[in-house]
Amino acid sequence: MSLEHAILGLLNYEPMTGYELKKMIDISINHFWPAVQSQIYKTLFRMEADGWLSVETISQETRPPRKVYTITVKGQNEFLGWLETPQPHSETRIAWLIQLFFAGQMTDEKILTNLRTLLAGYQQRLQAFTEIPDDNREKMKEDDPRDQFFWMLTADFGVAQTIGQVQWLTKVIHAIENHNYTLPTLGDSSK
Amino acid sequence: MSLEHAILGLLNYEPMTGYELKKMIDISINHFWPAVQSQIYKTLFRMEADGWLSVETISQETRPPRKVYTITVKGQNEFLGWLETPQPHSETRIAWLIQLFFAGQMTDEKILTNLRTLLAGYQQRLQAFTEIPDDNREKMKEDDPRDQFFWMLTADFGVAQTIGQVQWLTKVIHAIENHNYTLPTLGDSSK
DNA sequence: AAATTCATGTAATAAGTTACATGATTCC
DNA sequence: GGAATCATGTAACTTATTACATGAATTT
Repeated sequence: MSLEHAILGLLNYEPMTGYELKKMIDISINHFWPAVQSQIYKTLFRMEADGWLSVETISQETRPPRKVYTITVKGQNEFLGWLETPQPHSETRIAWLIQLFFAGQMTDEKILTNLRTLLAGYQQRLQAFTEIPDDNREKMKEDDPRDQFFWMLTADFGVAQTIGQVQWLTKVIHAIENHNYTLPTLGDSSK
Repeated sequence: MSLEHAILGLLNYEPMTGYELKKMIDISINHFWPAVQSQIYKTLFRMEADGWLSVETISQETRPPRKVYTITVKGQNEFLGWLETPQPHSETRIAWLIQLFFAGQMTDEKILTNLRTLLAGYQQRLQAFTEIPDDNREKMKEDDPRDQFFWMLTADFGVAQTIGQVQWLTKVIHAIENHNYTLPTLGDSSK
């Protein structure tokens, strides 16, 4: 499971609580591996039981005790082993492609409306990518530049992928608008 | 749930058994919504209980009885309603991007090995896309050309996306080979 | 002789989502 | 006064995967 290894990777930088991990995940791997809070807590529990993490519970006066998780040697070995193991091609589930597959049963107007809504969503996503909050950048400055390079690469992948999707949708919308139902030539990457 | 609606869409063409649906899914929506056999049978059971499908069991001498599923009017209404409902942007989980995120902890050699393995996988996928079996094409000829257009569009999306991934990986591999750790400029789509 | 096709299913497990619950503090 | 932050968790549910089971007929 990948969330486990993502958590190991983050805790390998520094010990953290589940709450802090959630925030870290939201600003780091979120766009290619999102995780909700309950999933993180459940996973931490299991990882501790597996001996990949150790916990230190720090009581507080007013708030619930902070449970600070630290990666163990066993966890580090697990992480480094996983890190070097080639992952299979990611299987992507894209619900709107199912709709497009069956779009023959819709009117052009309706298809265009939906595709435009989709395009707007991807364009918004693109903007979100390019607008990385300043305080994130501030935090990163202190970190290892080699690490930073790879962090930026993952963001760059998201940008490149989203640009591709925007371009593809734009092309398809134009084709339908012009009633040009020419079958696309597979493998033709030119817009 | 999208598998349900994909099944409704396929049964809207013609009644089928679970076994036949599995084969149809493998050659149609598989690359953006794969489904294993057990999942299909379970889902069919639920859909029939919900009144979206009706079943006719046809006994056979030597083999288990064929359970032919037919979409009901209720199922058609459900399908058409879903078809027009904009789906949210698809959340993609890409495990190898987690590895890339943490790649700062690996040697360049190891990173390159893994990226090359990944690239080979995507190139193979690309070839699989362009080599659509002839008997699939044969079957399609009888079908509505408007339907065919949208079917080909979904394949074209897969091709376009995979080409993008191949190009991106190639770019990154070259950058690392040349020890060019320049932070990518976000939003720069030129190779 | 071995593998594939046809055709159904079940059981166990894993991974993820949604929603609820608590409760003080601090910021707007 | 209301929202957000800190900080934990549970419960119910959904979706998907892996592996097993049966058994004749046909193809390689």
